[in-house]
Amino acid sequence: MSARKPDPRTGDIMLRHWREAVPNDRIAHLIKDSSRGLQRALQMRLARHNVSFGHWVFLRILWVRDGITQRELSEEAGLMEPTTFSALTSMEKLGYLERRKLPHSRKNVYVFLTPAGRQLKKKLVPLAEDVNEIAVQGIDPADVATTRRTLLVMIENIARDESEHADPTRAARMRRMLDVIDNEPTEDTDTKKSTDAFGV
Amino acid sequence: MSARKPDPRTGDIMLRHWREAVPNDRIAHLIKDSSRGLQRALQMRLARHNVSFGHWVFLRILWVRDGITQRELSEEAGLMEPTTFSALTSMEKLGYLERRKLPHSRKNVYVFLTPAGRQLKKKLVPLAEDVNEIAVQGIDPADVATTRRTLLVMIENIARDESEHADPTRAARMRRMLDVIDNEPTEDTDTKKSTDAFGV
DNA sequence: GGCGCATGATTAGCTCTCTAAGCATTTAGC
DNA sequence: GCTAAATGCTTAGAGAGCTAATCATGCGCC
Repeated sequence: MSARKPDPRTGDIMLRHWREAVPNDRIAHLIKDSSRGLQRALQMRLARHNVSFGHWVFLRILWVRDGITQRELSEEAGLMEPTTFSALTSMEKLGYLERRKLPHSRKNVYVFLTPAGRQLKKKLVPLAEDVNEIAVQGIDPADVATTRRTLLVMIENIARDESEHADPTRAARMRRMLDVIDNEPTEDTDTKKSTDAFGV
Repeated sequence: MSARKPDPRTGDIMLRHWREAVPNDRIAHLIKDSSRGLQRALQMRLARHNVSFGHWVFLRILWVRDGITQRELSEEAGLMEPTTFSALTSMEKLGYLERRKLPHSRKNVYVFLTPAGRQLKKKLVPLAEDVNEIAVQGIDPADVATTRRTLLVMIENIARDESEHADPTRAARMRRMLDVIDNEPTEDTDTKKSTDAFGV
């Protein structure tokens, strides 16, 4: 039900493209396509500085706080440990970070940015700002806010569904994503102001 | 700029979480996270029927129309040909489809669903409907519509950016995505009504 | 103080996606 | 009619993500 009700509210009936009329699906499509688009747009730009999109995710976290374990890094990134592991391995080879064992633990591996890794921030953050700016060009900020709110609820809904479907690992990760989103005050491409606030 | 304007419109100032106040970024985050969430939710369900998420994409297209070439299939899916190729290869092994050369061309390969592949529709489409329904639970349909509209413009913005950045291949794909979105009348999980309309 | 579970790092191997490059066929131009 | 370009399929190889399994260390409990 609920499909293509004529909706006599407004007079622009002809204008009301099916886009707006069709119900639930396609939103998943749109989300996927826009996600891929955004990722590619950033990727293109990062590539010119020899940074892959996968590395970007971890750099962002480390610029805020380094000296943390791989495990913590995984959690903040919302990625599984093997993914983190391989990304860090290649980033270490590129000289962006170092993995060190500290004296008080022979188990944990702590990740530190090198000066090179730290300096990337100045070059890379503006690229992400560009992409975000381009993406929302010409869109009413209120609509962007609505979109943000909607997506957040969708993530919550999906996380709840995952818990109910009894898959503790997945549900936990999903919940972690939400936590991170909630607790990230201003970590990356927010405003110039907040970027400065990190002590770039 | 445009960050955290107080916006005295409403009285719920305290309630206006930073979520709504922060500007451009994080939307990319949210989109990525929700995309992964939606994908995983569907994946979980498809897996129980031995169908991977990658196959779903092509099945959806073929349920509407089969007997098309790999090339056309790639375009409709918005994926590169090698991606299509490998997906089709494994789907053929699973017995969901057949690749046939027709007499009038020794170059083109035409893809046809087998009865098995066609029957999956009845089982799988409801799964996608479930996921979409769960995802938008409790959200004002108007907000979902706004989100859809916003994402569409974002995709357009990114596509335009890609053309400007002189990468014809990428930009072309992005534009194709939009075309497909525009021209897909009722291909999958729309309403029960439209599902029936495909002659399931 | 030692046994065993918990936790962090790693390895192996899978999927999905991409780019780049190859080969085969069809079409177009001279 | 024959060569050259365009088109379609395929192969090869990479990256980013995942799960499952393994190994080492740390910690709790008896």
